[in-house]
Amino acid sequence: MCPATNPETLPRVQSSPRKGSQTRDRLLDLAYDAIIAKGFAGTSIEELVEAAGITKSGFFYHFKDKNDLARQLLKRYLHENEVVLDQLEARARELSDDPLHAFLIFLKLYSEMVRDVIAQHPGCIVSTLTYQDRLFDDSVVRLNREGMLAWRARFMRWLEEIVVLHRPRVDVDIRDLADQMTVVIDGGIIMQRALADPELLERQAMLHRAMIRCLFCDN
Amino acid sequence: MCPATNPETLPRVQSSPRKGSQTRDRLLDLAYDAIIAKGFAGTSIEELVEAAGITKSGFFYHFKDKNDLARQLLKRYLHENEVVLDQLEARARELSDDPLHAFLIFLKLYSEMVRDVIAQHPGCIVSTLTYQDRLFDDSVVRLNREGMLAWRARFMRWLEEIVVLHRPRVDVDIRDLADQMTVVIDGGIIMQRALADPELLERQAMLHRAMIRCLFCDN
DNA sequence: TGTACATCAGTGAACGCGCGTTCACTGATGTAC
DNA sequence: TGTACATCAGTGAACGCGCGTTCACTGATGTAC
Repeated sequence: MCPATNPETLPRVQSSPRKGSQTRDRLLDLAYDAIIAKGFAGTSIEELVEAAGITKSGFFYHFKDKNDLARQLLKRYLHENEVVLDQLEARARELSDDPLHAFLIFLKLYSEMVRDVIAQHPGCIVSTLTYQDRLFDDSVVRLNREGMLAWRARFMRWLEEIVVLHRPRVDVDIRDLADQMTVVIDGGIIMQRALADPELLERQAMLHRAMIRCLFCDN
Repeated sequence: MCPATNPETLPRVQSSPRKGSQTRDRLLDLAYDAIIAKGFAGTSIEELVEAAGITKSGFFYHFKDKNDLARQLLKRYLHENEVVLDQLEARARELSDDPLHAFLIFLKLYSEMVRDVIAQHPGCIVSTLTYQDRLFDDSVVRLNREGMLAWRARFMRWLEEIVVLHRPRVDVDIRDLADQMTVVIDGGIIMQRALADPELLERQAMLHRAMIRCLFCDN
């Protein structure tokens, strides 16, 4: 799970170049950072529109209500994240035909990307929203679950290719191993932030990679 | 990091048997669950005192302000958790003289306890507060960090004993390995909750244990 | 090319409610002599 | 054992502010004929 994109360095997935959708995206950007810093209930519509330079009623042109803000935020994030992961996976697969080695390359690329994104936005909306799910309606909770399941599916597919060619040193469940990727990133983000240690997350990601290698590699 | 105690099954660390401190503990219990469900800003003093059966001014007899609630909540949690971990560590050490095997026993005991506690309180205040740290003053943020560092210190000490006797199969940093424990629990809690899968966390904890065994065991 | 209409992207004022906090007070229990 | 005082664990009323939401409106841009 976690960092979608760095909006400055990665091209935004654009819906339409209308004026209004620029404002909407700006509101979502502001909401992202505020919610990660203070939680959903701790973030007011007032502060968002002030920072965006519009009035409160302008907000309600773009979002049905505050819940809709969470829904749209999550939707945009999940979509962008999928795109980014597709790109990283494609690059990794190019660099090796062996699925295990491609996966190890991917883990390295991913850990570098996560490091950069988290440096700017120290959190993950999926985690934040999960930790406040009683505030949201079903559609948000369902989106959240689907996002998590997409991660699981991606890594499970890959790991299944790997185990065909490489026997794991000990018996592990492939689904659990796939989930561990998400778990390590989400947990790493929390610990990095609590300790204010900007390197912790990348170190955890690389440790996880070392464990995967230890599990599968023959030497 | 994470689950302190199940108040029903584990003896409460009691400060004084006064009437007021019972009310205070009850408020903290209610706050714990509410904050984990809806976040700190999403939890109102009003709902807590209503559930506790006192008036709002009664709350301010026990807590200087809302920030003080977070501080006291965190303090109580960290203390209780330390006590519980001490007990589990002692039991595990009794069952084996080898620090590695004791550690593996501990991981099993811990994963069972975490499973039970999280089933009742599906979250960890340290994680929640970390994810909303802009809402709190320095004393809370510092407490949070000290809690995380206590975990790190405990597991590092133990792992250092282990590496004296058992050579790890691959090169890993002991501090990172110690942190991974916390990372897996905190991340596992999030994913378990997002997927509404009551077994995920325990499976992740046991997978982590399997990886540790794979790293150190000779066979 | 001009006109009529529709949609877009908002504005401005007002709403009522709930929030955290304060303050003067009170009745029950504990302690000193 | 009785009295005086202190502390404990609250109550009740009031406060002002900020919150999410609604509603009638408007000027700029786009589209059809």
